Amino acid sequence: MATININGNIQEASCDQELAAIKDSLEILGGKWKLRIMRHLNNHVGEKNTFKKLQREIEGISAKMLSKELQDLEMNLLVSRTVMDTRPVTVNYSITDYGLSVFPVTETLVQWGLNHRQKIKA
Amino acid sequence: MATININGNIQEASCDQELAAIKDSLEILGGKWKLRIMRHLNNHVGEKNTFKKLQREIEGISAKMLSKELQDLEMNLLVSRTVMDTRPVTVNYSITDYGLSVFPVTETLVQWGLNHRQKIKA
DNA sequence: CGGAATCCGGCCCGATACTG
DNA sequence: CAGTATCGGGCCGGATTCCG
Repeated sequence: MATININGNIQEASCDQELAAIKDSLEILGGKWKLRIMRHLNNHVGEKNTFKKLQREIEGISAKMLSKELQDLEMNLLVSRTVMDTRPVTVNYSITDYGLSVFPVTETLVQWGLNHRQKIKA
Repeated sequence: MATININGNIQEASCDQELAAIKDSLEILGGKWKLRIMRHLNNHVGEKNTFKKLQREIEGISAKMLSKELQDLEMNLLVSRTVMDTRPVTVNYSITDYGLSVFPVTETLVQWGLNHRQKIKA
């Protein structure tokens, strides 16, 4: 099916798959808060990152957004959620090993973004 | 100014710059059409990529969005615009050398996205 | 042909109030 | 403490129409 090469049809076909993959990536990297949360968790690994602590330390985030974004990240296996049986209950969030895999990707975004800012202002 | 290291303040400070750089990158990679346009232009380099040809070949895009996105890309030096003095006038778009620099970045997004899809469905 | 102008719906996100 | 419910604004993007 991918053998017809007459007019560059192969590139167009694979292009769709690649665009879908990019979309998947951007859905996680693209929001306003997901990367902030991931980076914060990574900078505070080893601490008890409770919901309230995160809300205090991640400047400007509302409880609603923090809750929603943490659920998204957990569904994507990037963040783990642990209910501690304290009184009253606290919940501890931490980045997963798999979650660390986003940082090489974000690093390329950082480098390109920095370079682009130079390019544009020149 | 970045020497105060008591509570991890350095990471937080540089974090802001990096998040700004990421935001810059995502503003270009993030929209619905910019990457499709860039990739299409790259797959059809050497052809006369007129506005109408792009609108025909980039499936689903409206004139309004194509116009707007091309302007954005041109302002960011990623795409060049050439008015041909035909009658009636046609305009030719092509990707710039600098524009090619986005593809290494998108490639990391493709790889992570493909891997993530595997990870999630497992 | 290559746009610009306008209207409009959906969704992301913030503010506020409430629950177990 | 750890969320959920509700309301609403803003912006992205689609459909349509008009201009040089």
